[in-house]
Amino acid sequence: MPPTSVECKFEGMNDKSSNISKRRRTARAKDSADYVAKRAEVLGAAATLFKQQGFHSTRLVDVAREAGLDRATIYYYAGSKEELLQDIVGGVLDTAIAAAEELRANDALTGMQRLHQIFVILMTSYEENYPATFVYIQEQMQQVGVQETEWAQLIMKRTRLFDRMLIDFIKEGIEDGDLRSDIPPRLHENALFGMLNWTHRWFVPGGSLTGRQVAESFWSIYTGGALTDAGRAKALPSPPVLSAVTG
Amino acid sequence: MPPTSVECKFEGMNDKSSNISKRRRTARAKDSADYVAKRAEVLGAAATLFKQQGFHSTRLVDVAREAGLDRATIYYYAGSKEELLQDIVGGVLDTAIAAAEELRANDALTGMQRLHQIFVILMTSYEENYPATFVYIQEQMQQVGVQETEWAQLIMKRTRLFDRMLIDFIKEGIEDGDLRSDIPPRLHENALFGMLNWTHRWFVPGGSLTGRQVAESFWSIYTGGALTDAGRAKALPSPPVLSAVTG
DNA sequence: GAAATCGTCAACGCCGACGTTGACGTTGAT
DNA sequence: ATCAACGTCAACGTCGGCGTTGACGATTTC
Repeated sequence: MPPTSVECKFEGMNDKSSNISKRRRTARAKDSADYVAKRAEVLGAAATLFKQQGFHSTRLVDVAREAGLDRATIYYYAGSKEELLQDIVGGVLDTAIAAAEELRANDALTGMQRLHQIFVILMTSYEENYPATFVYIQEQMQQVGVQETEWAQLIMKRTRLFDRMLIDFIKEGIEDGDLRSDIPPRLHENALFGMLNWTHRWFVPGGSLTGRQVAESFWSIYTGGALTDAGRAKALPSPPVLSAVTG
Repeated sequence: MPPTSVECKFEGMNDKSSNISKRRRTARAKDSADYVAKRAEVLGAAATLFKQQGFHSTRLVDVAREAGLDRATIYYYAGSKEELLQDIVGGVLDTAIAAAEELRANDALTGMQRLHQIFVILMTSYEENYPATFVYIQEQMQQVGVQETEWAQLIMKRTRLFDRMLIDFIKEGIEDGDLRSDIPPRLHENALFGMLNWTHRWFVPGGSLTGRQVAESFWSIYTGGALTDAGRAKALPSPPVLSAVTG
C-alpha cells in the first residue's frame, strides 16, 4: 500500500475488490485449467530468462515480454519475483532427495549401484526439467545474498541433507573396496558431481547428446578413467598423491 | 553529472577542482605506494564479497564497510562497480592463456603432458589468486546480462580462444592413442574442467587440501578412474555408451 | 606558517525496478 | 440484454542503490 491508504475510510466501505493480490488468490483457489496453464507459461518464460541472464540481471519486464504479456499481468500469476524463483526451483531438490532416499532404502543395492543410479537420475532430471534445475544450480542457493529468508534456510538445510546422502553412498563404495580409499569422500563427491553440475554451463537438451549419454560417459570416466589401455601402459605408476592427507 | 552542469558558467571559471573523477585520475597517475596499496585493499574487499554474495547482490556500501571506508571513498579508488569487477577478474584469463600458449609452444611435450600441466597450473592459480579467479568463474562472463559492453565481448572472445586450446590438447591426446576416442573431445573437456571449475563452490585455500593436491587427485581420477582394482574386476565390461555418437 | 594536496565522508540528485492501482474490453452465464 | 468475473494493461508511488558534490581535518610542501 504505497499511499498508506489512510487505514480505512469509514470501515469496510472500501472493499471495492480490485487489488491484484486478492484476484490472484481467488484465481489460484479455483485453479482452472486455463489459469494453471498460463501460469506455467509465465514460470517457463521466467525460468528461461533466469537461466540465460541470471536471476538478478533479469527484469520482470523481460519476463513479461518473453511471455507476451504486460509486466503488471505477471502479478496476476505470481506475487513477486522471488516467488517466481521459488516456484521454479521448488521441488527440484525434493525430487532429488526422494530419489536418493528410495535408493538408500533398497537393500538389494550396493553403494556403487546407488551412486551410479542417483548420478544418472540427476542428469536425466536436469534434462527433463530444463531449464528449472539449472537455475537452481546456477543461483547458488546455499550462499549469502539470497539467503536470510526462511525459504533460503530450508533450501540450505535440504541441500546439506542431500549432500550427506551422497557422501554416505561414496563411503559405502569405499568400505566395500570398490572406490579408492586414497581419495577422501569429499573429493570423490566433488569430482563426480562437479562434472555433473558443471553441465549447467554447456548442456542443452536436444543437442547431439542426451542427458543419459552424458551421464554414462561421465560415469565411465569417473569409474574407469579416460585413458586407453595404451595410454595407461605409458603412464608412470601414479604416486600416492595424498600420502599426507588421510581424509 | 546529474544536474547536467549547465555546460559551463563563464567558460573555465568553475574549475574549482573537486570532482572525484579528476582526483582519482591524478592520484592514479602518480601511483604512490600508499595509493596502490589502499586500492588493492578495496579490490580485495570487493572480491571477497563478490565471491560470497555474487556481483549483483553485493552493494557498494558493503564493500565500503568491508574495507573500513565510507561508500563515497570507494570512488576515490575505482570509478564504478563495474570497474571493480573488471579489475578483479582482469588478467585472470590472460594469465591462463599465456600459460597454455607456452605449453603449446613447447615441442617436447605431448598432448597429455600439456593437458596435465595446464590442469595443475589452473588449480594452483585459482588458489593463489583467491578469490579473484573464482569470481570470474562464478559470474558467467560468457552469458547475457553482463554482456553488451565491449569489455564483456573481449572476455568472451578470449574465453573461446582458451577453450579452443584445451580442446586441441585433448584432440592430441586422442590422436596419440592416450585418451579414449569413444568419448568426444567436448565431453573430455567438460568432465575434466567441470571437476576443476566446480571447485569454486567448495574449495577454500588454507583448508586440509592444497590446490595442487586437489588437482592431482582429480587428474588421477580423470586418467585412471576412481575404482580400485577389486572394484574394476567386479564391474561389467562397460558397454560402448556412445555407439550412436561419434563426436 | 601559509598553501596545496591528500584521504575522507555527509548529503544530494537521479534513475531503474518493483509492486499496486483502477479501469478497460471480453467472455460466459442467467 | 445484463451482469459478473476474467485477463489485461497504462499509470503511479516508492524505494534502494549508484555516482557526484563540496567541504572538512590532516599531512605535506615551499
